[in-house]
This record gives sequence, C-alpha cells and structure tokens, in this order.
Amino acid sequence: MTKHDADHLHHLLMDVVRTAEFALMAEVVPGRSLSMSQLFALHELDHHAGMSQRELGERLVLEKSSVSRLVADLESEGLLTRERDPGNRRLYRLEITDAGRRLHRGAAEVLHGRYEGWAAGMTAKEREGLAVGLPALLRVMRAER
Amino acid sequence: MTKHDADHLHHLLMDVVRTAEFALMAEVVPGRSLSMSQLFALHELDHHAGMSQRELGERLVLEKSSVSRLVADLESEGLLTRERDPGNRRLYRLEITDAGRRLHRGAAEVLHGRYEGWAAGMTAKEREGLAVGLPALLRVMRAER
DNA sequence: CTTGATAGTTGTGCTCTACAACCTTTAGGG
DNA sequence: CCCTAAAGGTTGTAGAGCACAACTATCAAG
Repeated sequence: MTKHDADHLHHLLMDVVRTAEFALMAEVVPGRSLSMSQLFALHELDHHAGMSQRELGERLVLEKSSVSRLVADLESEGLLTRERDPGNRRLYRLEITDAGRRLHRGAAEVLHGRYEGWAAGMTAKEREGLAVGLPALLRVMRAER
Repeated sequence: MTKHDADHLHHLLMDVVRTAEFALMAEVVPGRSLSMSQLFALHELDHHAGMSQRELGERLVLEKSSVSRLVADLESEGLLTRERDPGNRRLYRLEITDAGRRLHRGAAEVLHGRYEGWAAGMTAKEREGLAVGLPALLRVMRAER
C-alpha cells in the first residue's frame, strides 16, 4: 500500500461516513423522524428479541444512561415494551412491538429502494467489490480495537 | 439485486458508518481532540488554500453559521488564518497555517498507519474491491440527492 | 446479614449543529 | 449617482445526542 493509497482511503472513508449518514438517514420514514440510534435499536430488537438494555448498549456502543433514555423514548412511542425479567428483576427484557416492527420494516423497505437505485448506478464489478470489501473492512476495523 | 442483498447492504452500511466513525476519530492526534468536521476542514484547506467560508461549508455540507464558528475555533487555535479578500471584502480567504498543516499531516500519518494495519488484515481481492466499490458508492449516493 | 457487583435512572453539562435575525459589502438598475 | 437586492459572515438561541457521576434497587456469595 503506497502512501498515496493510504491518503486516498483516508479521504474516501471520511467521505463515505459523512455522505452515508445523510443518505441513510434522510426521511427514512415519512412523517416520523428517527435517529440513527433509534433505527439501529429497532433493527437489533427485530432480530434479537429479549435483550437487556446493557446488551443493547453493547451492540450500539452507547453508555447505559444513553440507552436508558433511548429505550424510554421508544417505549413511550409504543415501539417496544420493557418488562422486568422475573428471574432477575434488575434487568429488563426488551421486546419490539408490532408497531415497532412495522416501522422498522417500513424503513428497511425505503432503504431497500434506495439501495436499488444506487445499485442500478453501479457496474457489476463495483457492486461485487463492495460486497467483498465492506465486510472485510468491518472485520479489520473491529479487530483493531 | 435480491431482497437479501439489499438487507445485507443496509446492515453493512449502517455498521460501516458507526464503526468507521469510531475507528477514524479515535485519538487521531495525541493530546488534542479534533472533531470530524475540524479534521475535514483542515484536510480541505491543506489541499485547496484560499477557500471562502461559503465554499468550505459547501464541501463539508455545513450551514454557514456552523462554518463561522468552526473556523473561528480553528483560527483561535492558530490552525488557520482568515483574511478579507481585498477584491471582495465580504469574504474571507482561509489559509491553513504551518501548525495546522503539521497537525493535519500528523493526523494523516496516524490514520495512514491505521490503514496499513487494516490493509494487512485484508486479502488483495478485498482491498481491490474497496478501491473499486467505495468511490462508486460515493458517486451514486451523491447523484441521488 | 453485610458487602460488593450488576442493571438501570436521573442530574448535569458538553459538543455539534441548524435556523433566524442581523450587519457589511458589493453589484445593478433607475 | 443613489437605492435596492443579493452575497458572505456573525451572533443569539435552541435542540439533538451523548457521556460522566451519583444515585437506587436487586441480586449473589461469603
């Protein structure tokens, strides 16, 4: 990897982070405004029901106080439920509600459409490159820590 | 592109945004704490001297008031200079200072090292995929808007 | 029963940002 | 020439999103 390559990647990555944040989050659900963390939380809960707040915080890389408020908001909007675990009443069991699931699926739908638009603008080689490269990038970025 | 592919990309992209933000910004400069926008601004100014604040704002996708404060901070830290354009005294000509350049180069150095670590953990195919896929992704995400 | 750990909550403050209202400088008709 | 409108910036203000610290409640183990 040459110095130029590294500089190139530097610029690319920062650009992707900035741009993707806009592109991903812009009006994902008509009417309602969802933050990245909220959307991510619903996504996690749709896939792994029964998580505790601590567990959710670990996945989202958020401090427990932030999770507490995040979850309280989602609950007050009826997107998830909190119930104390009978076997260990210190922790909550978080469950996504039907409304939450609908919202998440709806958002996924919108994003899906957005991806299709993007994919249509790329060559097969480029799509293939992303499919191979992005998971690898995640793998090594995570390993680093 | 199948539905599964889209869902996969959805997850991937959100993950990359979250993870990269951490990986990119963590302690880039020992001692000093630089925000993403600050770092990006220095990067732009190191490459394109003499920009106005409006121009910088366009590149960073920031409102002019945000740019105003961002730039004022960097100036007060001696990382850039502002001088009114003699030909049009409404606008500033922003110039990165030596200190700013050193800071930016130092950060780039650190990031460079980080990239090398990451690159070492990837196969040639994966690196190639990123080099082809990321610019394409940026291209289509930008076109969309 | 006490002590310490675990899960979560609340108070507080910081950073980053946008929006609106404002000032200054410039450019273009009348 | 003015006068008006636009362009570039600044400041007041407010909101989102987050972390840290101090607190409460529950549990586990000696």
